[in-house]
Order: sequence, then structure tokens, then C-alpha cells
Amino acid sequence: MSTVEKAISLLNFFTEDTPEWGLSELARQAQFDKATTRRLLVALANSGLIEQHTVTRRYQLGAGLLRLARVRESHFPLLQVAVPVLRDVATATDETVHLSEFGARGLVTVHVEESTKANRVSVANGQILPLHATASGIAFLAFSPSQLAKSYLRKSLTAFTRHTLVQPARLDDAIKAAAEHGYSRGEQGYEDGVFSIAAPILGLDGYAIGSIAVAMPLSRNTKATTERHIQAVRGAAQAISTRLFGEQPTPRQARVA
Amino acid sequence: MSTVEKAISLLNFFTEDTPEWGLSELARQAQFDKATTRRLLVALANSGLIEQHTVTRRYQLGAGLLRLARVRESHFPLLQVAVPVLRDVATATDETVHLSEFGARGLVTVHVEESTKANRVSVANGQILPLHATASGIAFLAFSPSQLAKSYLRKSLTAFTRHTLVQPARLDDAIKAAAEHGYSRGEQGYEDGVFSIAAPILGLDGYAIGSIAVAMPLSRNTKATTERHIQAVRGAAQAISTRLFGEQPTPRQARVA
DNA sequence: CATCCATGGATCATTATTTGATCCTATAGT
DNA sequence: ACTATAGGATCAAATAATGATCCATGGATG
Repeated sequence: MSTVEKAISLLNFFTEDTPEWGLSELARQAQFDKATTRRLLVALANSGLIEQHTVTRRYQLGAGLLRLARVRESHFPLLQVAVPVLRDVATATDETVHLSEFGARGLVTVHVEESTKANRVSVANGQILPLHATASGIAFLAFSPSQLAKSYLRKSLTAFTRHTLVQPARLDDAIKAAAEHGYSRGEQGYEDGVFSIAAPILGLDGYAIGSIAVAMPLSRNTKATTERHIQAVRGAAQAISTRLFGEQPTPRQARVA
Repeated sequence: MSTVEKAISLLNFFTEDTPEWGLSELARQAQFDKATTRRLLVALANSGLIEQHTVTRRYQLGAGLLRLARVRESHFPLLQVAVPVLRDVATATDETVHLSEFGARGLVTVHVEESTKANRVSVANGQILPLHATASGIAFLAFSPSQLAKSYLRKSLTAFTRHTLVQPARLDDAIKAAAEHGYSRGEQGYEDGVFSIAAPILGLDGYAIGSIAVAMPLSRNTKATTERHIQAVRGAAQAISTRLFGEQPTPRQARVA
């Protein structure tokens, strides 16, 4: 562990629960010598990453972090973070993978990686996904503020195919299952012959900001592929959140019914 | 400069304008040896403060910063940051200093440091300050979204004293002056015999989130004290912003008229 | 009130890490 | 094919980090 790494490792002891540390206290926790710890803290303080309360002599995270975090954030919009991850999922599954983001217009597809297979599902960029009829939508609803999910349950649910969930009770069940398992499945709810698995991308508050889905022709679906897609999609969604926010948000499931 | 400080100094080269650096490029800019720069970057990368794009090999700020910044933010609400600064101003001026924050209820006084003088201005905590009649309010308006300021100009302006600015044109002028100079003055606009100087506390977007004001009996007011209070209040407002956000926001003046 | 113990901070010979000249390889431009 | 520049690796020499030890201060505790 280099000196620099040691110094930075100290920063990670500062959390919401323990936002302040005394010198000895921190040295003990980090298992560094007290003198070493102090030198590291002083260096961090000179750089603005740490501040010392002049009265209590305790150490806290510094204001310098805020500027840096902002630069990072402005350089990393959802798309930029998500596209490489989507590509990985597309490569791993060789099925069409698409990302959607919830905004004013609803749940909009913002990026698609198409399968290389001849028989594949095509998804148009910019397409608005009905929340009740797609795996993406249900995954999103399952991790939305309860009010949003409930209000959707009361809406008139358009039937796009014979399989679209139009009975509130059925949709309710699907949302509950998605909330419980962390992913949703859609079987011909929007287009005939399409099977998909989706997982929510969580924002810092634990609510979904969008979703990521793998879509395949129903004919190709097997238990094994389903299982693989679930893993891939959930992993990808988590990876995106983590890269966007630096940590995995705690999920907040919608309480329907 | 310690190794740790060198490493962290590298972080500061990453800005909104230049959010990515190549190794050699950065080494040149920072005036470190290329090998040194690389080792530092690797250490930072291992700690999550830097990430390297696997394809382009360029370096960017890492996701680890986000968590840290959030801890810092949650630990530093306005009050906690501002109170020590207010206290300094109070000590320096020996006049009553008060801080107000704009929220749903309007501009509310959230902290007061009273002068030790017998003849002093008293301000109640929790008091709601009329925007058009107080130095704090005008300083706030001058750095608000233009729409807010304009809509206020159209409202019926209550007269609290004979000196309250009730003519839109006069208020308009006061706002313009405050926008130009970065501080406002209030002379008996709310209470007779009170003179105050206020400066806006800017949020990251450059708009005011509140203000800080020094209030004194008009009788004690001289050119010299006014000048000192202006300096003190402006400095304090800037210090608070800087401590809250890690940098001084660029002011955004309201365009009235 | 004296004592004790833990705290933050300073010192400095010893030790281990950082440093940077140099080399290697890959890639892009001429 | 040649050149320039990139990122990255190496290792003896230089330097900075280390930690045992000491000091001063400030609560506790008897």
C-alpha cells in the first residue's frame, strides 16, 4: 500500500455515521501509527480534502471534495456511463439490450445495442415504453414512489397484445414480484413474440431512474437463457448505479395495494 | 510538498473544461516526472479517486469522490457552516449579525448573533423578513432568478415605516445597486432607527439561497463603520459559500426592469 | 486537589518508499 | 520506413515516510 493509498484510505473512514474523527481514534481504527496518521491527515488537510475543527481538533471531510465531485458528475451523464455496460451485456447475451430513462415524456428508450443474430428484437431509440406493458416499465414501477405506481394502477391500461396485463390485480402482482426479486420479466405484453428481462437503475434515493432490459424472441427463450439474462441485467443495473453515484443505492420498493 | 499532496494536486487539474488527461500531458502540466505522475495516478486509481478509460488510457476523476462529497454535504448544513462565520463578524463589528435562509415561508432568520452593546438591534430568530423592506431581502432579490424579483416588484409593497420602499421604481433601483455592488443597505425600511448592510449567500447555481446582515442603530452609523460592515458582510457571505460548496459560485444577478 | 490517563502534537534516527533517467513497445503522422 | 509521441516498466540513488519516544494539555477519578 503506497503512502498515497494510505492517506486516501483514511478518507473512507468518514461516513454519514461517523463524519468526524479524533486523531488517536482514527489511527487505532486504521491501524496506522499515530504520528503517521497525523502526517497523512495534515497532508490531506493541506489539500482541502480534510478539515480540522479548530476547537475540537477533530477531523472532517473537506470542502475540496465538493468541487471534484461536481466535475466528475458533470462529466458522467447516464448515457456515457451506461453504454459500455450495455455493450458488455449485449456481447454476453448476444441479444438486444436497451436502456430507458424516465423523464417528462415517460419512460424513454435512450440507447439500444442490437443483437447480431438475424432473428432479433428491434427496439427504436426514443421510443416511449408503456409502464404496464413492458418489462422495463414494470421494473421501473416496482422501484418508484408508491404514489406513482398506485396512480398508474388506476389508469386505464391499454392492451397492446392479448397478453398485456390490463387487470390491475395482475399488474399489481407483477410489480410485487419485481420489487421482491429485483428484476421483472415481460412476455409479449407489448409486442407478440418478444420476451424480456429488465432491472431498474436506481438513483441515490433508492428509486428507479430508468431501466435496462434484454429482449429476445420468445422462441429462443429457455430456462438457462432466462437465468443468464437475469444475472446480466441485474449486474449491469447495479454497475451503472455504482458508477454514477460511487456506491450502490439502497432500493426503495413501491408499496402497491 | 509531500507525496500525498502531490497526488492530490493532480486531482485539481481535472476541471469541467479539462475532465480528462493523458499521462504525458498531465505530467507536463503538473511538472512532475512522467514515471512519478503515473505512480501517483495508479495510487489514486486504486483508491477510486481516479479512473482510467480502458480504451483511450486517459484518466478521469473517479466515482469514489461522489460518496465522500455526499458525506461532507450531509454533515454540513448551512447553519453549521455559517454560525462560526457570523460569530466572527459579530466580534469584528460588535453589532447584531443575522443570517436568513430563503424557503417555503419566505426569507426566514435562522440565526442571530447579538451585539454586546446596550443600545443594539434585536432580531428574533424565525422572523420572516419582507424582501422589499430589508437589506437582507434586497440582497436576496438582487441575486434571484429574474422572474422572482420581477414578480415581487409587481406585488403590493407593504409600508412598514415612512422609509419603506413602496414605489416599484425605487425598489428597482435598490435591487440594481445591490446587484452591481454585491451588497445592499437598508435604512429604516422595516423598523425605525435601524441601519443595516447585507450580502447574499450564493448557491452553486449563482443564485442567492439566503443572506447575512449586520444591523446597527442608525445613530451609530458613520461612513467608516458602513465601509467596515460592507467588507465584513461580503467576506462572510463568500466564506460561507466557499465552505458550503468548495468554491465561490459565479453570481447571477437578477435582471429587473 | 493531586493523580492518572488519554488526547493532540513534535522530534529525529532509522527505514522503506519514492524518484527519475533510461529503456521498451505501440501507434499515428509524414 | 522513419520519426515523434504516447503509455508503461525498471532499478539504483535520493529522499521522504516511519514510529518509538517525548511533551503539554485537559478531563476524569479517587
